[in-house]
Amino acid sequence: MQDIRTLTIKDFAERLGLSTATVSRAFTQGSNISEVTREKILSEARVLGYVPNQTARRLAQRHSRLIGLDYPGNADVLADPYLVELARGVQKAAQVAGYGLLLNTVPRPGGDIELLREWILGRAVDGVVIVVPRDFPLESLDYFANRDIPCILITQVSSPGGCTLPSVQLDLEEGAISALTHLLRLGHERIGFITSNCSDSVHRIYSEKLREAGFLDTKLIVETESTTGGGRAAMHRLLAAPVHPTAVFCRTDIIALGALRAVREMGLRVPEDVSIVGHDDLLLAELSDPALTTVRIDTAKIGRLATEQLIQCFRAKADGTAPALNNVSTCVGTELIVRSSTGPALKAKVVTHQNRFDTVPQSVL
Amino acid sequence: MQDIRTLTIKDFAERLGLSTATVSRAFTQGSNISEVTREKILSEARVLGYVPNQTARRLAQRHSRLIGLDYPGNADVLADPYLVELARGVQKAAQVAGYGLLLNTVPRPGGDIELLREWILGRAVDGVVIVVPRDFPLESLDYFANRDIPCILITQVSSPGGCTLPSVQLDLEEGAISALTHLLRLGHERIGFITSNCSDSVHRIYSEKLREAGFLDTKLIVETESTTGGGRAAMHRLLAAPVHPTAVFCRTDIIALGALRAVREMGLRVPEDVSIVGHDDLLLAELSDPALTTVRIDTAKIGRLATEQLIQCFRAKADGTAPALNNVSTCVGTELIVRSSTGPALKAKVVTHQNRFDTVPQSVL
DNA sequence: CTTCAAAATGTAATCGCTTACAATATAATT
DNA sequence: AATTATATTGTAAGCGATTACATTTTGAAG
Repeated sequence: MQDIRTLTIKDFAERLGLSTATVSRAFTQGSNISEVTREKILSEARVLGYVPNQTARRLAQRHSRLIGLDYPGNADVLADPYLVELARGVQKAAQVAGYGLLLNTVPRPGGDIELLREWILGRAVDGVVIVVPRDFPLESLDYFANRDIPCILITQVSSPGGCTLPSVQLDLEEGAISALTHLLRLGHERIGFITSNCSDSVHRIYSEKLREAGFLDTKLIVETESTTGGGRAAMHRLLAAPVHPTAVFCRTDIIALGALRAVREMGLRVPEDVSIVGHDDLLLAELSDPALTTVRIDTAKIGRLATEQLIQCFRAKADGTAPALNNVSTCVGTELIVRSSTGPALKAKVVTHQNRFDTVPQSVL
Repeated sequence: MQDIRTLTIKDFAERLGLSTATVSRAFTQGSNISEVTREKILSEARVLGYVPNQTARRLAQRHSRLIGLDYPGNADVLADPYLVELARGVQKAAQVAGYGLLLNTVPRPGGDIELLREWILGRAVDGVVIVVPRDFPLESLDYFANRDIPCILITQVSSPGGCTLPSVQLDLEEGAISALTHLLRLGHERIGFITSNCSDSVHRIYSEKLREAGFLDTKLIVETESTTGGGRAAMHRLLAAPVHPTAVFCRTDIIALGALRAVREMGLRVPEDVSIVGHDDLLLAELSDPALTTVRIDTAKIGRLATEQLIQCFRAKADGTAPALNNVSTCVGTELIVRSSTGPALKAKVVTHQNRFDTVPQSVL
């Protein structure tokens, strides 16, 4: 087969005995063109192998039909299950609306912001979803507010600083509150907390709830990195105490998995001896044994919402409607998923009746 | 802050009292321009906020610096851990070489091939990595051979049909052979096989190896879907037989996890009563308890190799060197990772000595 | 102080498509 | 059949860059 040279609209139009304008119109919805010629052009295009050059279209139409996803400070978006899930939501919403998804490109000498500049000021994409890491200085993004290219941020409610860009915010309170309430209702009094970062709203809720209940004991708080190894070590430390906690709330599922292993290593059972609650509801939470009670973040939904909002913004601009998207923010909450890693507190077991049901192995259900 | 209108190269050049050519040269490596003017232009660009329009550049330079990743038949690339891992490899290699990654865009009425047509013939990307599903008719891709836009396929060695595009092939034999050999050496004779699709090289190896050893028994082969539910049900069926297998090779880690749960439900232990081997080495294989012995596929590497080969192809074309990439294919193998879900066969336990070491809980190591 | 090559800059054509506007064909109306 | 409105097509000017080629500067050599 010969190497087929670029077939341009000019060549193609000539061969059909039509003008480039007519051919162009055949490829765009709702243009003034008779249905019969459109059909003819389209079918002829198939046989001759003509496809309009996307880049030229973008230039002429002044938009790329591309959405960028950027996570400043982390080039390897696809390595983090949370970000992948987010990206998935973005991709889906983008696809539905007819937009492609562009992932981080070349690392720029000027750092992360430089990529955004190139994307936004360079019009490489029609809009950008920016996932803001916990400690990112939001102010540095202000530069991009009110540009032609819309941005939307994904942040945590507790994020410090502020900026005038619209955002989808993740509110971790609800799920954390449910988790603690769940444990307290089960009769737990010594509830540990293994966290991966010093301060966020989950930590705050933990302290508040336990103080309210009168059980707060800072010795039960352990900080570690979010790995199974970290979780395991942290749990061992907790179990080494003379009176160990009967329940532990872990800041991430990964930590929870490590904790679970540590409990087993000490010859104890989950949830009979120690209840464990995770956070994030990764795929592995459901697959672990026992299946993890955990706080679910509907991550894909966040990505979807952000993208939908972004696209709505395009439409508004196309309609000439005022953007009016600044300072707007949507909030997404979390929810507790109860599975088999939590049960009544040890001492409660002897006295309550419900216990008999709560300890039926759930895996059989 | 005012909505900032597009600053084009013309406006920008005018404001500097220079020609557009000079400005353009400042932004491209190795052009004839004095270092002092380049510096001046670049710094002025920063303060005025000028960034060259990417789309226009692409059109003029006749390349997009974008690589596409397509998985015909599956719009939701990011939902499958295997594909994510692949995408990750592609993204990394692309990033190193200065290319961005474009994911599937709008579903086309004409089906999956239509997207490829638009990408390749429409020059939306400089090259495409195509992940070919198991039963995909490779012939349909022949259309894209020898075009201006290079493609590379990621396939399984056993894939049917053929096509003239270069590819990176995944060879599953090695790992499967090691897995079976491992089990046979541990003294297992009744080795089950839970598979998710009727015929591929893993299945073939299983049959061959067991026949060789004289232990082949088709009653020990169960087919199911690749979910934990499927694995669990399949394992229950296997365990229901009068004499159950002492080891089971699962076609995917997900199945293996389900199988593991089923074994526990029957009051048996892994690996003491039943050994389990998975396949794929997903993250959860390492995190499961006991950690899964499994066949590792270095998926990211496959993606990376494919991308590197693709990019090499761009360079060759730029240098005017003949492409000569057709029919070239690289092969990537698999390898067995031994963890704690496999141990000596039950009857062997009583007689061998090594057993004492093999059953030490690995989690303590 | 010329002279000439090399370096730096400018001019203008080009990349492949879209789209406002003009021109023509078709249909509807009287 | 003439007239007008409407649907279709053609013409040509962009879109915002790059780059071959022409021109001017610069600097070294004669």
